[in-house]
Amino acid sequence: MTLRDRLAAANLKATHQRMTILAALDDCKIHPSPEKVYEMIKPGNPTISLATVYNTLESFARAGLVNKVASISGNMRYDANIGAHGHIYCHNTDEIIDYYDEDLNMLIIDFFKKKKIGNLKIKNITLNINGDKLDRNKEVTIK
Amino acid sequence: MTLRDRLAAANLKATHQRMTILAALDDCKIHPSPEKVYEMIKPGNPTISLATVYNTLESFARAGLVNKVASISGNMRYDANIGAHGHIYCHNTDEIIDYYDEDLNMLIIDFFKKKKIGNLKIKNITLNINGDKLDRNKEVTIK
DNA sequence: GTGTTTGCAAAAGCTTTGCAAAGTT
DNA sequence: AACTTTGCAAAGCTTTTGCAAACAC
Repeated sequence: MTLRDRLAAANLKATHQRMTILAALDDCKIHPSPEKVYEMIKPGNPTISLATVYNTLESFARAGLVNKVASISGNMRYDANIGAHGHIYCHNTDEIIDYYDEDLNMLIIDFFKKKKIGNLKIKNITLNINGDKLDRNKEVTIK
Repeated sequence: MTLRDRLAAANLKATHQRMTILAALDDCKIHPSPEKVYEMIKPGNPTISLATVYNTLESFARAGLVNKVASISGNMRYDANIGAHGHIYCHNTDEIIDYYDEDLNMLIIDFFKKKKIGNLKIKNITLNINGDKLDRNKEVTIK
């Protein structure tokens, strides 16, 4: 599905800024802040405004095109991956890393087939792992 | 364990402000923001400063006495419950509700006995359920 | 008494808003 | 042509900071 089509499906007009921002988010695996997205696209779009990045990300989130992720570091982060997955928060490096495990996903789905939550329209369920990187220069490994 | 002892154990001097703030958090199940804590204790402590509430909550979180919880609504929230538990975020009411289920807890503990995460010192693992309340005037029910 | 903590006010982030100009369909 | 979106600057939040006075041990 093209950027254009995804915007159309979300009822958003296909402006150059929106396509640039959505493409940047698709490419960016680090759950960037609006400021970070701005830095990423500024070189190729020198006239873009930071406020537009903020507003655009917010409208994407409202439309369900991306997920807004709250972070302990005090700014919002955006995630182009809208499938079911969890996050690893490294507090000492301010990184947010995707965590997906098929078995865990099944476990959670099965669990909530039995336990029902009433009076709530569930958007998503995510497992959050909070911690500190031991060696800041190395990756977090999942095995 | 008394408020005094908990502060001592965290290496924090037992000031009147700290005991008031810790007691308020203990009593408050709604994961209050610093502003909200300030409103709660202000009547009985008219000279307390909002900055002190911010700084105190932050030092409690650093000491592991409470948990800092990031929220989509743009402010931080604090949680006196430091045991393993999850959260239900109602985006339309800005409520954060505790979610604890014995079975789910076991499931998650067992799961992470098998799947290891390397180069990360895990602080806690929480399951977050994001959604909107259907009837804003009624409680979310868990069964 | 020594060192830490508080209150105040000011400053520093992060995010939203108002409005004219530009863009989209 | 009608309506929406953008850029800019200003305003509005939340949170942190500097420093003298007050407090804890």
